[in-house]
Amino acid sequence: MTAAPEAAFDPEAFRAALREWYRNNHRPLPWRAKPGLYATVVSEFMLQQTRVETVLPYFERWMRALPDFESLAACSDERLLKLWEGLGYYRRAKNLREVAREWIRRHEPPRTATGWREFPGIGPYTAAAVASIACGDPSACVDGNVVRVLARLTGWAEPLPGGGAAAKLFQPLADKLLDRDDPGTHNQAVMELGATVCRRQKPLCLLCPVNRFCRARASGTAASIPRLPLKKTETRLVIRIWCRNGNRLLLHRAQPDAGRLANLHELPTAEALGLDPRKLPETARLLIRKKRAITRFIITEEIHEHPVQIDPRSVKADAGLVWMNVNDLETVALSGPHRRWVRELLAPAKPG
DNA sequence: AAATCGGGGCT
DNA sequence: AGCCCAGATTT
Repeated sequence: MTAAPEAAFDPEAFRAALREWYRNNHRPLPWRAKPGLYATVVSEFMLQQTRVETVLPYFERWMRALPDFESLAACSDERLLKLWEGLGYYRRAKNLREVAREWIRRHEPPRTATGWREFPGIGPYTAAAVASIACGDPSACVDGNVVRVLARLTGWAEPLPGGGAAAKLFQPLADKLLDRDDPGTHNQAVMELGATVCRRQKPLCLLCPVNRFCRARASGTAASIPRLPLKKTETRLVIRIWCRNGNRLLLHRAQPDAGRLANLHELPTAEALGLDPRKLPETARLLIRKKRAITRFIITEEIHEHPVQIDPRSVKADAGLVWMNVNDLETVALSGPHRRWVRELLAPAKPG
């Protein structure tokens, strides 16, 4: 049993230095420009396990299309998914809409982290973030950035537990350091520090406004803290079929209750078409081979042209297989990689 | 505690 | 190829 991480410095001195640095150095992010409850909730959902740079264009487009809780609550499945297309973790979009509906349903929306915690898709981090930023609730949020910053500040050289255990470990310290006069700004400042200065690789300790409080900085161990549990990777090969009949393209749509990619379209796997992926006919020409990483899987996907013409009427829609008009492809949601590959395969060959 | 959910960017 | 990212939920 190891002692809990503790700060060997004056919390108010830390807060003041961090506050001043943030005031002068924070990035002008769109959800900070015109802060409000709705913008805060939307941005925090998009930012779950997703980088700021990735979220930026999605956020701006989303706010133009669905500017408030009311328009989001009334949004159709199709439009919802289309706006989220390529962002990943698609359950977030449905949860976000459910938050909007619940927010409207309630007579008095919550103003504390504990209250927000009851909404779907809102865990410990997002509850604290929304409540502190939009409602001024004094709750400290602990995300990956905060864990890294606090681990280095305290010189936490031991391996960290996985999952939410690391956040739980540092929650008491985060609570102690929180600026209760402006918790939203303080929370964003710690995360901003982690994202831009106290980075995972190549931390910029020389530029850090709180380096005088940092044990890792003092011992020169910042780059090797925190120690995170290793993740095992696994490689896979997936054979997919390019099946085009005139201006129709065969796609597979995941079931609405599917665990992943619910309602999203992808190119069908060989199995989905009743083909043995190891025994494709010689005439099944390999069109492209792509590699992608999904969580712990490294997946090689091969797209083969189907050897024979398939009668559109012979494929049942209830199996999730759908014939899409290639001119209507932009109206449906595909997974990010498949969106790109389909465009690539439909593009006319380059001249020369 | 571990697995799962997607994807992109960087080393 | 590995690692991480403004995590949450299920098993």
